[in-house]
Amino acid sequence: MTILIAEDDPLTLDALATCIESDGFTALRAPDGREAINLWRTEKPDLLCLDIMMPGVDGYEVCRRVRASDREIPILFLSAKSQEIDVVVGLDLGADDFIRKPFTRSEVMARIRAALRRSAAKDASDHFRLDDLTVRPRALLAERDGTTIELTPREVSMLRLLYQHRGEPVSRDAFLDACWGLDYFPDSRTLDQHIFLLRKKVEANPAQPRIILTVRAIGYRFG
Amino acid sequence: MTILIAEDDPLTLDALATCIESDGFTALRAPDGREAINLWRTEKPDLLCLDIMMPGVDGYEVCRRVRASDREIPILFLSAKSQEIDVVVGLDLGADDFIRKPFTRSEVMARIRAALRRSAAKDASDHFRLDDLTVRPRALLAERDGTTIELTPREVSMLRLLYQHRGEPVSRDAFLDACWGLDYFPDSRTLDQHIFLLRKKVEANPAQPRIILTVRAIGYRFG
DNA sequence: CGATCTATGACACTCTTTTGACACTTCTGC
DNA sequence: GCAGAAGTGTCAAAAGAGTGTCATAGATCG
Repeated sequence: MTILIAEDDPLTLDALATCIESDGFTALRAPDGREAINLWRTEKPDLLCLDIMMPGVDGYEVCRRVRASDREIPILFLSAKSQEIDVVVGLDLGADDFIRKPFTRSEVMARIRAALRRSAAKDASDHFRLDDLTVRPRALLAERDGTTIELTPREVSMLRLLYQHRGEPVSRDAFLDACWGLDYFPDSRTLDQHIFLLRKKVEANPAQPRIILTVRAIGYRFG
Repeated sequence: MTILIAEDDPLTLDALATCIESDGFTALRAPDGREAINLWRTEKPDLLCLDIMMPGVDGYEVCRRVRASDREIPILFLSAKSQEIDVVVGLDLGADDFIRKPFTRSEVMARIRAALRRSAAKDASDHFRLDDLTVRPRALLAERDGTTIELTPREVSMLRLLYQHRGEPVSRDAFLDACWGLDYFPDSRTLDQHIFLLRKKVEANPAQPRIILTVRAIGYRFG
């Protein structure tokens, strides 16, 4: 389990990291918001602890950007005792919990564990549903009334992305970023082709998609 | 995030810009009101800091002109300690906050962050209503009693413009500037055609529009 | 290798946007 | 009031952008 901590005060950052590591987790240290986003992209941590007030990109902004492509990862906010946490804004951004400074070691660890437990409970189901299709990421399989469909890792990640953003469109860029990588820029119909093949696999009627809907000029959408 | 600063005193301008840049934002420097308006048009900053007393076009005037086509962008006013800020006038013009000189670095940044946060929170609502029509810009959809209507990006930006200026007419030029671009000059019935098609889509009864009302010799209006 | 997965270019197709023609309405000066 | 001007609504068709589909070639991994 890897936990990312973003905190501009080096002393607090180190204290938190030590605390987390001594409990058997891996700690990623980010001295500012920009670095937090970089580390999140490259290291894929399991949980984020964000200080709200940071120079440059602040905690809210980090949260916003992360949530743009990952709705599941637990995010905790830290705040100095003097500043009131804007819980409304935080919750709006999809925060999972708030920790006020000064905090005790046990309090922090308790909240981190709680958040991980909640997220594990979500993941533990180990499958998600898109319309009448059940996707089992671990097994690289999908099922529809008894019939099983084999999927490739990339196809699973495309379906997962659609599921995580159900109800809103996922841009073509978001697909490429999330399923191919940030440094990949195909110069042809790669994404369309994958959508095409995926539809043939998972749609009951590929000509009238119910799972992968096209949003012209944007990308694709489920639900 | 880009922040425009308009300030006629070069020392203060530079101090502010440095301060903002060292916090990770991009600063645009405008030595007077005219330049501020130009930069706002070309660079589309996320927030404006306007000195009130400036030679030529003053801060109030800049605010007035910007608000004529953008009601959302956060605008902060700066003022010298000797001059009393006319808060009433400022608020009337749609100012978001006032900062009195001399100001500390942390005060300025705190107020800027607060304003940005508020504006982000507004955007996060992610939908707006025009009469009985609910528009969801991100999804490129509108809804009226259960029926969903698909929209193009341009149609969404036209509806958004009408919403932002609800209660007052939006000139044809403002439409072209906001939805097409400042350098676009169609030589035909482009705008009318788009209005025509948009009415067919979003009006319950296109022959008697309730959302897109014509204001002859000016443009169109909602509410 | 050999099977599977992925990438690419060509082409067809659909939807959006622009344009010109014309009808209709409202305004203006007489 | 009336004629002409200016402004807007409507339609059809062309131009442009964005996607879907297919055939095929390359990459990857056991």
